[in-house]
Amino acid sequence: MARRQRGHQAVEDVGETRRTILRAAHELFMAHGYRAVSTRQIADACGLTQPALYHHFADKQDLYVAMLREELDALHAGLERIARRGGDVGERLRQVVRYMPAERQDMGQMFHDIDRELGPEARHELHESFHGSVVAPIAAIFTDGLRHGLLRDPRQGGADPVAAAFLLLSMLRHLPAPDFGDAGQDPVSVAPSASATGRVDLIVDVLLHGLAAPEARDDGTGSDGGASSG
Amino acid sequence: MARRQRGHQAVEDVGETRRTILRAAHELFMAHGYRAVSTRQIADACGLTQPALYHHFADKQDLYVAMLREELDALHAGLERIARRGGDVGERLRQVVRYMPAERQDMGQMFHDIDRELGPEARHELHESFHGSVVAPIAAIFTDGLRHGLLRDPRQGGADPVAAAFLLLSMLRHLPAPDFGDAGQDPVSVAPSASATGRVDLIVDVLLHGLAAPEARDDGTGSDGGASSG
DNA sequence: CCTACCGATCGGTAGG
DNA sequence: CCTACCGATCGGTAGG
Repeated sequence: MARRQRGHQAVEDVGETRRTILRAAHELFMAHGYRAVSTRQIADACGLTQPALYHHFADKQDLYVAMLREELDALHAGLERIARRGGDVGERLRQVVRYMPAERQDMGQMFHDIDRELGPEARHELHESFHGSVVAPIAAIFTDGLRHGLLRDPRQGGADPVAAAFLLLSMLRHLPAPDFGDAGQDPVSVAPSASATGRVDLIVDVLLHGLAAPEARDDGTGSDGGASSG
Repeated sequence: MARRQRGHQAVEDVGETRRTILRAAHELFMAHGYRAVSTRQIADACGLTQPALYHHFADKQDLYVAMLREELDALHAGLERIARRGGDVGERLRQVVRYMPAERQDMGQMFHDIDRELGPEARHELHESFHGSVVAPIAAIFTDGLRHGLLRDPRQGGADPVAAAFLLLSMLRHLPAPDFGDAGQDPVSVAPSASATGRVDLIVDVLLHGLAAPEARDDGTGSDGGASSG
């Protein structure tokens, strides 16, 4: 910061500029998607001209992949910390739900970009990275629960840990507002209140215990074949 | 079809062309998203030039909204039919899961386009239409289950019908392949086999009964406050 | 890291 | 429903 010495300035700032670009790219790409964000927008957000980006990254995709790589590494660290915590499985799952980026930086959009906007090599790398950094730590929590007999066995109607992790992740997706009723022309109303803590508890509670009433277990709600029909 | 009379030809074909355009728009927009599909691609798929589209629709957004309106109307009809069927709640939910477009025509992408690519009036209209056509019929099934005492009461830890419908819908989202392991560079591997019927049963079974073992109900899996910690 | 600029493609219009 | 064309914007390059 204070070190503004002539000879070292360039070599220091190059790393700092790179981080600035990555930060701006993270904010814009996660908020609006790969295609909707132009390289000029990213450059503007950094106080640079657009061609300057190409000194730090080969092209737009290279910048996107570098940004996502860092994001996935950060997620990996946080999720591993939670998974390794031990103890209450439900509480760890709630911490996962709280930890995952949900509000603005749309995970669904991230998958869209990975699968539809990038080349095959980048897609493959990010798939693998997503699995190792996000899916695996969450699956480890479910494996833990299975080992302690807290979860249903996969061979008896339960879900295997990886499938369970995918189910949890899919439940984090925000869908359009349930309750805009007659409020009129509010611009970006997406699940307005729905008290964040209530949402966390709801997701994990349904994932673990389901919506069915306990006494209705072998009833017409049918978890097997489905014999009774209207 | 056989009626190729001079005077009526134009007035007949105008409706047919419109339907052709809507069909091509549906396929392309749902597969690749609003922004990734150009008006020229749509015109090409119909054997038209791009400016010809503007005879049938005011602009690109108008075409997209018209297409989604028809899609939501079709979903409404199908879901209402299932919801009204009566009888086994689990079986009706499985039929919903089977009925909803899941594989290619990404629902998550649809929400992205509605929320981020369209103007506020179009967004508002489609939000309302989605709620009435998709959310409401599914919520009606849950209301039915509540009335018959098959589901937990919302005031006692259960989810209200609309929230339950949103949870079901979010679980339909496909996430990147769980199991590409060391298969290498397969291009679009998204949940390769995972036997479609197995996926349907898994989603509804978890939504109704959860992942927890029945005997572990009041155990450390914690559905309330979470007293026991590691 | 800048200025200047490229070819391609976009949504949309003019005019018939 | 076509040809011809518009201004804007895109990702990326040249050259310093």
